[in-house]
Amino acid sequence: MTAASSERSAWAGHALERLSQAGFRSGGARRAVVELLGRQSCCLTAQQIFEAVRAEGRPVGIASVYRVLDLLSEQRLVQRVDVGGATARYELALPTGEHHHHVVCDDCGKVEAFSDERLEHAIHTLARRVGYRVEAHDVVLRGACDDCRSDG
Amino acid sequence: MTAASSERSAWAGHALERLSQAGFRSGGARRAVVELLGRQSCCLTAQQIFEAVRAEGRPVGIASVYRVLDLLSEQRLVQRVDVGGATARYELALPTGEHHHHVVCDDCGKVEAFSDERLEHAIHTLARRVGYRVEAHDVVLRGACDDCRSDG
DNA sequence: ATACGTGCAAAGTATTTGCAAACGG
DNA sequence: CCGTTTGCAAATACTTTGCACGTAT
Repeated sequence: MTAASSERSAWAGHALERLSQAGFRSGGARRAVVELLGRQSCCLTAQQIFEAVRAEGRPVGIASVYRVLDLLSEQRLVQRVDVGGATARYELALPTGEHHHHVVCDDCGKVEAFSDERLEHAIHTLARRVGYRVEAHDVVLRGACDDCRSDG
Repeated sequence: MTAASSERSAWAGHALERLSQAGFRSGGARRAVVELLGRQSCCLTAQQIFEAVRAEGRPVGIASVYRVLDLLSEQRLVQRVDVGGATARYELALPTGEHHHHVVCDDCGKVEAFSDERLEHAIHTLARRVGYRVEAHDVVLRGACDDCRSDG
């Protein structure tokens, strides 16, 4: 098991505990979504989460998925990611602050993750000179992936 | 007049000429949107463009605004920017490639621009090692702006 | 002339909200 | 118990599409 995947397995428990400490109860939908998220290594859409949870036999409503994602975002337990297009994606915010960014294929829509130390450093430095208290950042690269380049 | 604003004043003419060369005609709505865009220094939503053009007394339809923006995006004359939320924003793609990124206030929704040489350099370098032919990139910082920090 | 551009209204998506019933603590 | 959470359906927000008409070339 890699360090990153053990972080992720810990996440679901951590998240449920934090919610509970903050006074939120844990009904079936909320637990199911949190547990599903805890098994992911990259971002999912609300629809994908909805389908995955239903596929496990838990008949949640799409509205509950959105409500759980909202709550988790507010609590900074997940990060909302916009890679373009109308559909938002959501992924774990690990307690360590470890994170990655995304590269999107303009052609087939595939989304992959990458991370880069120099990029993080540049962002961290420049965040100090904009007049904001910067609490999060997103970087999205767009282009053609290997597969689509050889096809087209 | 700064170098950047003279780039922008040139943009509308450049864009109309390129469209015309590509075989597109220039009706009233298209010209009105292009001219409005040419006067901007940062991103606008489709709704803002619609209202601004109508405010000038040109009764365009919102659908035409979207169609023009689509066309301009395809021709890489504007860049679509997603700063989160459901609403897309659009801004000039200058022929020089000169560009900036955005910082968004999570509280009041205000969007401002910044640019950073070191960030561009880091992105340019790392773009070479992901398996994509990277053609564009976006960076969004999120946080609380000065005003909202003093209020709340 | 004739194909392209435009406005309006209707249709589509993604997401949010109202509400009554189920449920956790 | 009592207020939170949930699923459903209806509402909303943004964007796209169908169509008849206007217009640039």
